[in-house]
Amino acid sequence: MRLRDVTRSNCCGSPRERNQSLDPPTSLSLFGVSDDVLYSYDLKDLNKLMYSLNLSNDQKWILKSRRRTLKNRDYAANQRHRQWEKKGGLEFEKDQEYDELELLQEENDKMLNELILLNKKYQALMRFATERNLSLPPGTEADLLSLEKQRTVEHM
Amino acid sequence: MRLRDVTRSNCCGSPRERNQSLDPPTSLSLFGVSDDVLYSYDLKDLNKLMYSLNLSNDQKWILKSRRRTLKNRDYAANQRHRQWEKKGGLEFEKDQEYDELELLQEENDKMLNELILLNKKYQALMRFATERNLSLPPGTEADLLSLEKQRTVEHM
DNA sequence: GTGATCAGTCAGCAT
DNA sequence: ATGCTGACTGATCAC
Repeated sequence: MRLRDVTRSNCCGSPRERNQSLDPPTSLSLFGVSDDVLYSYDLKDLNKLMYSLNLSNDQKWILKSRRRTLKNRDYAANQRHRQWEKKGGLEFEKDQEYDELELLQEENDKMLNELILLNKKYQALMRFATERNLSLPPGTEADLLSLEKQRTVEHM
Repeated sequence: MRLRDVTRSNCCGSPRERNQSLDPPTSLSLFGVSDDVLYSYDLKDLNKLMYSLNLSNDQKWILKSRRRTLKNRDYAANQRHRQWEKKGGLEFEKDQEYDELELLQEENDKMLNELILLNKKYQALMRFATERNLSLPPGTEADLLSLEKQRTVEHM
């Protein structure tokens, strides 16, 4: 038989009065076993308890169902909480990455400016030297600056 | 009176056979009004229809509830879909920003290397010039390189 | 059996 | 009345 929440079997009769503060479903005590016990007891202990209470199989089955429902309630709550957390986490990381991105972009711009400036000065020196036909030290060839030149052309 | 899904009133009796493909709840026809009509008809038209069918107030009330339930079913589906989309969107944006970040970092490293190289060459020229007591053109002072120096010290 | 997840249902709020 | 959302439930899957 299928059970649609035994504890709320308000069918074929007047609806069970729900708590005014609806959301936390009323805690019950079925056949002398409270929800709290039902939820928290170890399965073995619960079985012992039910045995000691001389419950019928149907009653036991109902309690088991109720136990399952209580657990499910918590699972659902946990899941909702995790989803909420995850969402927040994602948004947080996104913001963080955005900040990082801005910082890096700033640094990038600064470096580009320095590069441009330095290149200018370097070019000035080179021009100065070549105009006077000065022999230059090794490693100071002008054609090593292709990359910078490209960028400076773009940005100036 | 509260109604816990009239259309599933399988209480006090054997459970209603559910479709094998359980999820889409069986479409019903109550008092000669199909779910489809119930869901899609304009309220005015629905009222007309119910009037023309000579339904009792209770029957009307049941149909109204069923209509509400059908709508709610869709609302929930929509909401879940939107949440799913939103989640995907967030993750997508995060990945995108991550890629951007990597690209920028790469560019950053490249520029730093260029700066270091250029600075080296520049310093070589300056040394060369000062060693020979050459007069330099304006704008080529060595002390303008503080920033680069700091970095190059860190990185070399 | 237990935990997680999905779709459906309802209460309650907002429009 | 309608749309939306949080909480709860049962079904179902994975372990």
